[in-house]
Amino acid sequence: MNTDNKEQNTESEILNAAKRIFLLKGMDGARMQEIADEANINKSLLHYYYRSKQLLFEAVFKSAFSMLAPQLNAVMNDDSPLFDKISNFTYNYISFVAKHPYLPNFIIQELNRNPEFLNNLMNEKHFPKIDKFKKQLEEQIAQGTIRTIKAEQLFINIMALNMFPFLASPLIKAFTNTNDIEFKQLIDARKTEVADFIINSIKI
Amino acid sequence: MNTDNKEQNTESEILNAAKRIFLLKGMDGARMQEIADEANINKSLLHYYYRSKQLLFEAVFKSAFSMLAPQLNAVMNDDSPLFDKISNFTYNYISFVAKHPYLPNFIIQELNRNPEFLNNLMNEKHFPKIDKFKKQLEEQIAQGTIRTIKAEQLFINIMALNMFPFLASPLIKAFTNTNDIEFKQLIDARKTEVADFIINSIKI
DNA sequence: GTCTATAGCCAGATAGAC
DNA sequence: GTCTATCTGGCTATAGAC
Repeated sequence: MNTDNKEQNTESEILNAAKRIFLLKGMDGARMQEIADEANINKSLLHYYYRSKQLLFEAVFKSAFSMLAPQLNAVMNDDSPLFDKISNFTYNYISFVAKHPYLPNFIIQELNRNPEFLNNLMNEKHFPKIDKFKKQLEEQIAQGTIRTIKAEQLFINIMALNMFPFLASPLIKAFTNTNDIEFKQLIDARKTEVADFIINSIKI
Repeated sequence: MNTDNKEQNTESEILNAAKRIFLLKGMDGARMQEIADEANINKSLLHYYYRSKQLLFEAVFKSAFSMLAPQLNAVMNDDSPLFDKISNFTYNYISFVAKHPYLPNFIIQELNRNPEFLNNLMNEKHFPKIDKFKKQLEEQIAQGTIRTIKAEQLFINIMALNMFPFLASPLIKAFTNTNDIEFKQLIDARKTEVADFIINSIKI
């Protein structure tokens, strides 16, 4: 139906526009007028579809988080060998985030202001949990194929090495004295180098 | 003089209060009234001393950055052997940030919204530059004491492993299923483990 | 469903008394 | 230097016509 399509179009137009603005400026920095302009519609339509700025923001946050969570879940829960897992995750994650550079920063920023957001999400099925990864790691340590390291620490290190460059890009560019193109090349090289760095560190 | 002391007291009271609020809520989220309350003074005094919210914020940012920069400068510019440098930096940095947990996130967040802030700071003498670190690293690689790695990548890795846990603590706590006390213990262990992780990876 | 107009509030900034 | 009172603009949200 025409009406149904129009509804869906406008509603998802709004969500997409809101994503672009909220990811760029955050909850506090974003303006409803800006989102309306971005979606080429009237400001009052935002309230018609989403009632309030807060609810629109929550829809955006949930959508953004559901893009990121499966990526992280890949480290935790799949059955490939440890080193393959690290290599694949690194390659896939950096490729993914290079296309959505504001995503990790947005998630982390808004979680710092509002950690309770996680309460709703933690019970969902795609929410990453460390147990399986921990078991796999402990088995390999027992077999003597890798050094002793706590699963939590290794997981933090994997996340850190992959996510940090996107969080701190202005700082990194300034300190390493690289322009946008050189920085992009650094990131690109990390698709394989990060995994090498990690594996070198834990293999015996 | 009495008057001078009072001036200095009020002015630095304001700056300290502003730091606490801005670090917690960021430029967009902070309210001048909140800062005035935090400093136990009247709102109009903020304008008397700092003219505008923007100028007060810039004073806070500059002060915060000047606390962090010397820490990072330690990796880049001093004369100790590479492995010592990495160990010392890791220990010192994590100890330092554990006392100022909002500092790195504040800097990174506001730089993402406003990368031009770095333009003013880059010419100051304490601003970290990579050249010396790069030279040291290349010498060691030529001598065959460490693996081949670009200085930029190693520097990013050192920053990432040290800073990330403070940036993403809500996410890490949720994924690794740790409470505040357990998380503090993880961080504490990293004062030495992070350096081991890095050195293991690059030593031959 | 979509628009215009406006209510109502809150924040940053200033005027002016003391 | 410090206060109270107030201006002014901008923002979220709603009322109501079409």
